[in-house]
Amino acid sequence: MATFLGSYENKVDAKGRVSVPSRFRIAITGQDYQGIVVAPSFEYDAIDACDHDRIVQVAEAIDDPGLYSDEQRLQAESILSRSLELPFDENGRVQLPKNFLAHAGIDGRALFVGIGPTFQIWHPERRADHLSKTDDRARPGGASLRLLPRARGPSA
Amino acid sequence: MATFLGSYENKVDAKGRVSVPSRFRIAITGQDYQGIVVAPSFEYDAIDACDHDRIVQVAEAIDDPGLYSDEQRLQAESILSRSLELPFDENGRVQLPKNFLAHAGIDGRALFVGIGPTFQIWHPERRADHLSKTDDRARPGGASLRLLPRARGPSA
DNA sequence: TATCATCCCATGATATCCCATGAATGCCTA
DNA sequence: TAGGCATTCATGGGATATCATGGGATGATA
Repeated sequence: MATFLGSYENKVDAKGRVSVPSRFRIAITGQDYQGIVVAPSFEYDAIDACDHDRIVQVAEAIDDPGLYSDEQRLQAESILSRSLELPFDENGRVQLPKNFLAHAGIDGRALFVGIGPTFQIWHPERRADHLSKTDDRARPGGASLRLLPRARGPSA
Repeated sequence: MATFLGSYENKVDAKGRVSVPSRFRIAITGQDYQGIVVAPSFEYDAIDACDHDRIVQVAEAIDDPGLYSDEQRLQAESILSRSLELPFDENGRVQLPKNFLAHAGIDGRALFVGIGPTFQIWHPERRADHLSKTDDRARPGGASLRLLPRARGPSA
């Protein structure tokens, strides 16, 4: 699965087209579907996004009776019904639908924020506001690479 | 098998015709039967729908003794008996029968809701009402791409 | 004969494709 | 290491195809 790192600001033109940062596109090369999958975020005025492989997992899980509880299935359905495949054009751009742009308050500029297995698309100023509110929560515990918990340990 | 993502609202004309969203039609291209299969939903005031290949799978599974429990087989038979094949016209529309429209309370506008291997057709406002009731159940666990339940993980 | 489904065509809006350009980046060579 | 060359990127605009939708004509049905 792809890993998305860093933040990049690109322009949104009159047609709703944005270049997906090349670093993000490179993270997706080799996958069957050349494009991304987006969904309006529940928590924020932003757009959630990920690679296609990730959505396929959810779609397949819907048919697996034992895998999900009713609530988990509701969650999966909620994700699928709000998600949208956006293929790259030959220049590596995607077209963001109007209602998605409206949800995130994006107009003219879009900030791509990599958060590992997924990324988000923000209105740059809204992202800054959001950060100013959460910075003090991210910092004190020691948000340094040095102090990261050891992921995927055998203890799980 | 086809995968249906996203929600699209289209108009239903006086003849009961609706355009199936092009994204959904594209998901079906290449299949033998160019059209969809619909059935009134048990749970909701909505129309269940899927591609023809999927219905064929259900039909074949009925004959497979080991595949379904008695209860599952009864359900499969119920689905098949209420299902209806709707071919695309040359513009990608289908004609929804009046009793189906009545069951879903659809009049003038139809909301296509993709949920992976199948999709549903709703009266837009009824869908909104339904969501407002279930969102709080879908949300807490994190119905976001970022917090997807880890499907098919090796840890399971 | 009246109703209804199917077929055919028309149209405006929108998305997609294609090409062009300048900036930025990386690479190679002297 | 500095300069110059070649790519890649992000961005813009125009041409073309597709989509959603409406309406009319034809043919079947009861």
